[in-house]
Amino acid sequence: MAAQKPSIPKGTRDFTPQEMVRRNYIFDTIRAVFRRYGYLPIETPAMETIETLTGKYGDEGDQLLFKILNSRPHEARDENQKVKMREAFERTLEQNTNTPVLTEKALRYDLTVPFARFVVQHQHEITFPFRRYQIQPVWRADRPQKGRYREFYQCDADVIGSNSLLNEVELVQMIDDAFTTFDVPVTVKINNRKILSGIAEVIGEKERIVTITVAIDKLDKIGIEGVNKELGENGVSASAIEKLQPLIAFTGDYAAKRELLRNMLAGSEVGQKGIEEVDFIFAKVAEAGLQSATVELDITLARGLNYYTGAIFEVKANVGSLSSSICGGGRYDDLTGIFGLKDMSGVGISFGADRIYDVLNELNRYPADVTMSTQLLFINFGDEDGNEAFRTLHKVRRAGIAAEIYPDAAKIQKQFKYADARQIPFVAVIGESERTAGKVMLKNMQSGEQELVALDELINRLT
RNA sequence: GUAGGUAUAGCUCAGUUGGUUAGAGCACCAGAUUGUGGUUCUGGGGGUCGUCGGUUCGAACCCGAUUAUCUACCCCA
Repeated sequence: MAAQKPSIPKGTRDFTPQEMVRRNYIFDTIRAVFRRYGYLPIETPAMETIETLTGKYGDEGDQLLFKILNSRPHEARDENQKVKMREAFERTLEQNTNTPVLTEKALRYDLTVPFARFVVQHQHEITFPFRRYQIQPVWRADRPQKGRYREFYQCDADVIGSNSLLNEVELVQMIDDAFTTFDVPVTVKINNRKILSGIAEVIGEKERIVTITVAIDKLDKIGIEGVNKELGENGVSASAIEKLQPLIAFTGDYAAKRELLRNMLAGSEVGQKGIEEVDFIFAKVAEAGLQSATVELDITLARGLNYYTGAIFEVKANVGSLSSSICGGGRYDDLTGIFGLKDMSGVGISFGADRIYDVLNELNRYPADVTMSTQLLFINFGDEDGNEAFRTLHKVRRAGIAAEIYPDAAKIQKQFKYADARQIPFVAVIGESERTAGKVMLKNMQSGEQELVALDELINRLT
């Protein structure tokens, strides 16, 4: 029988040690930022009950849920149950339905909805306003392509139970902190759902807000003509499209854009509110100053419209070939309402660790010490020399130096080759002469120099 | 769901209008070098050319189907 060809599911990846140290650097950096801003860690299960997840991400999102088949279906004792399962299975083959008889769990699609569930379930243990961060994988049955995976990590920070726009300001600062550390210049695009509502209102197409925002969101890709065409095809009136033109065609700085909106949205209360909110965020961000990120008011930004009610954020790298967003977020006025806890406003952002990893890899922008692991390798000659090396290794580790011994008394070339391949910067040789002298031959692998030193001296040099 | 591209050694890829025994680089193993790695030299192991079928005297190459994978659209981190 031929050996089974090993493989992993579509859209998933293995990570080698070399990749993991880089990924950990990304997670550590983001986690440090979260902690610095007072966010607290939580974790939730990889799977949620299917009711928790369905209907939260729109029809599109429901399609992308990885559903988990109920365990041990063949063990259903009840004949009735088996009949139901068979029927449910037939129905599932015909159309995409959620059938608890077959599946009552699904893998989490994002971290926000599980967080909302968490807040409601633990509301009596939580001190509000609650700032939580969460760094865990999520799963989507999407078609994989560049920057898009079926299993990927999100790094979320959300504040719940506070309406203050200071939270939004801080989120922008956190984005700036993280990407400044990564040395990746980014643009933070900011919009506000209330502005979008105001626009829909003043052009007389209040009900078609989703159509309108989805269309103008594509402005970059399909141009003004394309946007107008799509609007018309979706039933937006010619006069409404006409009124929209100055906005779509607009070019200019923040002040000019703001003035245009102010005039245009004069008749819309919600629109004015949106402008005020954006003004506040821009003013505060400018006042504190950003290190490397640039912020931009982008009224074509409309992602996650299904649930965002206030600010909308999206972050793109200004360098590299990845055009999709590497971080996004916004405010939801009623994050937990669906689980029965009313009037809890939340705002948060999500760093796409895997896309940040792709960007950093392309730019090869990692600090030199990120890849450092073992500092010192002991050559193993076996017998009494090997024992002495092992004893010395123990002392070196106690001194806080990451060290290891080649476990087998293999040929010396092989052991040195190993040190080289592992990029271990120092090698210690203890043979008979060193052992009787009570010293260690310490070799610097980069310079090739070696020197007979006492243990104290060795520890001194490596710390 | 729609549209393209690709599939040859562990990895990255060559492979002429279809022609005899399918190649390179890297990686791996051994030796030159029995207490010294990176460079060099020599030798070695590895492939039903994704799978199935068709055309042909003859297919890695042409045709069809199928599977996998990548890219773009939709949507999204």
